[in-house]
Amino acid sequence: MRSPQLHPRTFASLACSGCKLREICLPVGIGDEEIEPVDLRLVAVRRQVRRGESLLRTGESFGSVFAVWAGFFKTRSRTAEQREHVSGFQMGGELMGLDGIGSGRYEADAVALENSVVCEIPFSGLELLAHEVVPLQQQLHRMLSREIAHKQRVMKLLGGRPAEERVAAFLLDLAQRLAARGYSATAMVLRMSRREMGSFLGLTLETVSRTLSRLQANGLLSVRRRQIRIVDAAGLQRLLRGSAE
Amino acid sequence: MRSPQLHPRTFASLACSGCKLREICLPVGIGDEEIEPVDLRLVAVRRQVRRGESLLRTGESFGSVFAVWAGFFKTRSRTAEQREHVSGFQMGGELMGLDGIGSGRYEADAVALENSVVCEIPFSGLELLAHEVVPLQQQLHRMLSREIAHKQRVMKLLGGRPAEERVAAFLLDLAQRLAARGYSATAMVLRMSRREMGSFLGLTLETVSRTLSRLQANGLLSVRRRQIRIVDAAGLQRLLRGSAE
DNA sequence: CGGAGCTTTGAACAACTTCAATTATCGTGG
DNA sequence: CCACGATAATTGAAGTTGTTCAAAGCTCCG
Repeated sequence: MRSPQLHPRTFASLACSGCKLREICLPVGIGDEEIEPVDLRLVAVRRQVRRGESLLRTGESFGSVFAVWAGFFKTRSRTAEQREHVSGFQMGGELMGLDGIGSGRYEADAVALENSVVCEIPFSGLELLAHEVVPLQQQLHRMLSREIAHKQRVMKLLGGRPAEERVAAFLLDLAQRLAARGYSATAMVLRMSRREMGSFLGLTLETVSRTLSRLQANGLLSVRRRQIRIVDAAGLQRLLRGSAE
Repeated sequence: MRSPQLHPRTFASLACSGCKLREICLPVGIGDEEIEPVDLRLVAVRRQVRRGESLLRTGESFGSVFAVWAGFFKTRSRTAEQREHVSGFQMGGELMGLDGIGSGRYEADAVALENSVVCEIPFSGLELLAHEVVPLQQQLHRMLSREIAHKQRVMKLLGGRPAEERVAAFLLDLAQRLAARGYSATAMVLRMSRREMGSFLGLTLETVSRTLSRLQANGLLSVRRRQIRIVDAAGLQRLLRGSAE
């Protein structure tokens, strides 16, 4: 991989420098003068994952983290009774597998919710590269930290907020992440089922469905199966800012 | 800080090399031959925090992470209605403030639940040092990752496990962390109130109290206010492994 | 000894779950 | 192209778990 000319297609397709996600994913903050080693060594392979397929499996030995390049994933584990628990949803530029660094084993499955493409980033290589390219090290730390902060916010939500707030917060979070990637901040097509959404939010699928219906009845959303339109974003936000005001 | 001889007490007291937590905290994996720069540059100051005092405040500009050297902390934020939500409890060798790296602001308060001592680790210095001392970089990544994995497990707990399981899991987790630090794995004195425990677990203080009473009645625990003794660890574990078996 | 705060326990209530039935959607094959 | 079957979503009714409100007991500390 030293000479791109010898592997033109591979190089071109794996290069972070020209990637549409360069300002969202791991290369954030890396200038053009430092991007070359990243282009050459960060991504080992880019891989297709078809809808329904598992990219990662709980308990497997940790080796790489994966960046979503296109598509949409859920990460999930199983409860003692073999019921699924969804721990997160990932879209373009987000990393999967970070939970495996500490224990040496992945702590969740990563399942594609639509046909997707991921960039495989061998972690030992990433650490080496981060060692040489300081902005890469910093962005890695930021991404790890944001994952912690995000899960912390979700914990707060799960710890005793009513269903309506959970669903509202979830949709606003999703909309914001989509907007950061150039999609509409108001119209979206959910990639997950009501059950998956409920599992993530600590609710049953019936409660999710009822809650969406109620939010629609109140004029905050327009819901048509998985097609969601945010009609009154400020109103949703107000739900979170505390109905007690 | 270049010449330890000039600041003998400071140097001795701040040195990671002789710290009882060396095998739990950030210096895990650093050999004696590499520990010197860490001794000299990792910890800026060691600081007392009295019971009830805040070390970190939500929204403050991020600069340092803090390792608990002695004592016990809670991290918390406030809901829209100004109610407290506890996002975690930290003991010796655990880091606080990691949630601030990504956003540049701390995302939670850190409040001492007993008189405590922390090591302040300026983060830009840590990144520089991690750049030079590879095992430090690796341990930082492991600690960030474990924080993610831990919160992921808590999310799973909050997402629809009954109160009994939440409390059992909480006590087992606490016991295990205490045991790793040389304390008894069966007898402990809780540092947090029922309300704080409940806030963390997404339960009211009354439910926590009732649940502890029930676990005691079932012969799994002995509860005397904040003095908890784990009577039947295997039985508690069995609660988590699914009553559906 | 007194009082504040924490914990325990009881009883009524509410939110969400569970169980159940109906409807809508999508993919597939006749 | 339409019908069929499977899957997902919606909606209703009953049931549970945990919450809320309330009161009383216990500890610790001044």
